[in-house]
Amino acid sequence: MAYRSTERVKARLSASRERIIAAALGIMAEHGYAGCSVAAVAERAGVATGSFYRHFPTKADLFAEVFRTASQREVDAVARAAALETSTAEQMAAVVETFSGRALQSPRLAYALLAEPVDPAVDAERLVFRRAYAELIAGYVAAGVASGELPPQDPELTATALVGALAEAMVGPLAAGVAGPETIPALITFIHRALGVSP
Amino acid sequence: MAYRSTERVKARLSASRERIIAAALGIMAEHGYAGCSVAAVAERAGVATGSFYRHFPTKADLFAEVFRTASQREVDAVARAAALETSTAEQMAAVVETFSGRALQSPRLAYALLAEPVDPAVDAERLVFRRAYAELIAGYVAAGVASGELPPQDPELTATALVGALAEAMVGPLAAGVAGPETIPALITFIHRALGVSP
DNA sequence: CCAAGGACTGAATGATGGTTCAATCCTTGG
DNA sequence: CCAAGGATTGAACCATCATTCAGTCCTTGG
Repeated sequence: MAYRSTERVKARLSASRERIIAAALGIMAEHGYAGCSVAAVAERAGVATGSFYRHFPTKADLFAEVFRTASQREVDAVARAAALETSTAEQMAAVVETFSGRALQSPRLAYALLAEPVDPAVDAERLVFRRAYAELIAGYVAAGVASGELPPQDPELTATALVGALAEAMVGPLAAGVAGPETIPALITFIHRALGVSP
Repeated sequence: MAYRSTERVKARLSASRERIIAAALGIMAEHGYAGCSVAAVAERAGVATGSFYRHFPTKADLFAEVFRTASQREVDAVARAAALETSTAEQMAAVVETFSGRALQSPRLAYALLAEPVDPAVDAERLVFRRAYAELIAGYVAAGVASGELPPQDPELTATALVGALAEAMVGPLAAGVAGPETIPALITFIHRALGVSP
């Protein structure tokens, strides 16, 4: 026995893996999923295309992970912003502002995560993303109903519908590159009304 | 000059074209967009794959037309149902019931039209579909605002958000194959609240 | 320094499926 | 019935990438 991969090598492998993920995210943010060929990702990560397969069994596996990571980051940011508020109305306003603000900050990435045509296998990960948002929102809605701030309703259905509303309302502005200044306040008003927040 | 295509031939060509569109729609309804290779569509239409290209310059052109046609049929059905009602609240209830009812009747087709991964060129047609719904709804919302049945709001934004909410709320049930019996009434309640219909 | 064996390379492979085209069949006006 | 020329065929073509692999480079323990 003359060679046995050691810590140093393992660290380098792990660094390559991270670079590949970062490269995929970078290309997505610049050119969308469409620009993410394995060759392009590998080149940007500084590895040969063949080496890519030392780290991920298939391209779909990489992008499942990329979507999961990026989505989690978004959901976490939204959750963190909402957690600073106390009333359901304020929490939901924070959700909308954070979600929309971040999406408009990285429109190409947001479009890829939300709506760009992707592999069916990667698309499945998108459902997870949307469900994560829905569950976050459902928690706030349920709390609002329990406290009496909101009228009785099915928090799951409300949350799902609101996620759809948010995503749909952002697709237009994301394609255009900008949102009118009144879009986000109007969206907050809409969502408050949809929740039954008393005016 | 010895051959000049005549009415009879033109009619046959046009019939082939229609059969191709119908075949594409049929395969979409049975196996989704994923099952729609040019070869499969041509075979079902009873023409050779090569003949397909006498009728459409590319596959994307066919499906743009298929999506446009199918979408228009859906929008028309929804518009017809809503036109029978008088108040905005009833009109919107008709929209939700018709939209959801038809989607659940042909879940595979509805999924393909709404959410299945497709060519980017075909995906663009989907935006048209959603915008058509949004415009239909925006008309009703604007009328409701004008008559005072609804509080002041931007009909376009409300309509866009509602289309997103409707679509998102249907994707789960479409994947599952059925919707719980309370889903549609709950969705109507949600949408009434979102519009500001007074209870 | 050495031999073992894992890591790395990138050109070749292969699968998919849209698109083309040379050959053939039909239709038409004469 | 004929010649002209459009319609039809479906097998071949081709472009695109994801994936593989034989050869090479590096790292390791001795």
